[in-house]
Amino acid sequence: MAKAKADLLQGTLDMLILKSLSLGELHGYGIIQRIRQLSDEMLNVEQGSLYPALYRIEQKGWVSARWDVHDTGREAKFYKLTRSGRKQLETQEASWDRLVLAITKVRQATT
Amino acid sequence: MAKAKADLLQGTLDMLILKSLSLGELHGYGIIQRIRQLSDEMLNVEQGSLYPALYRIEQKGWVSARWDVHDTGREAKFYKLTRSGRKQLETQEASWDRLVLAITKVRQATT
DNA sequence: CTATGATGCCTACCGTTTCTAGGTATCACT
DNA sequence: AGTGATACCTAGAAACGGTAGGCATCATAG
Repeated sequence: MAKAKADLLQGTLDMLILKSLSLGELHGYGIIQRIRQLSDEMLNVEQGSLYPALYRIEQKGWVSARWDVHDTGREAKFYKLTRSGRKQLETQEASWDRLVLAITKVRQATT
Repeated sequence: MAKAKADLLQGTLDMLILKSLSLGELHGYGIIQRIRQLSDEMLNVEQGSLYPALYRIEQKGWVSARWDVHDTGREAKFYKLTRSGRKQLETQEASWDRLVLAITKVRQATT
């Protein structure tokens, strides 16, 4: 039993990644940890989901990447939100809110 | 411009269909209308999404189907929630709530 | 009376996304 | 020396929703 980690719904990962990066530059592995941490262990992003997503997001110009060495002396690829990415985050958050609202309405329906 | 109809997130359609049917038996076309109506026109389910979804859902035993004639004299295929479908609806609603909560937590994070 | 739009069903195919499962390398600790 | 965490990546599968088509009936507008 245990393990209540839910799968993501398709379309939510980008928003989560962008949100993570809005708190400051971060490398891939760190994004996974940050999302897990911020969600109180409820969300667990798989590496196989993250890295392709980061690639897509970078292609779209929402983040920029840069190799660097961090405190621990290890190399990692740091991602940073671009201006366009910040806008995209807002857009995606607005869509999310809309969807949650719409679904809430449907669910509130009674006979 | 106009058209603020949002695309669904993958994984939400089943819940919406099951919820619609929890309000009473209904045929496919009617499900689309009910969802649109309940959501204040925010959600628009395409026929090409609905019918395959209904088929899947029926295969899983969550709904049962029956051809019938309704008031207007037209034939239509009426779907009805099964006991298993009602349980599934609860499960999916719980997952949805969990996900919304988790994402809310992530979004509340501040620097 | 004919054309159009709404109602009602269906299928084939496409694109996107996430996951599983694998691979590589470094580092700390046992 | 081995294990687990950190850190990156890819290939392939599976699932799902949308687009775009097709078909038939009915009411209504022109």
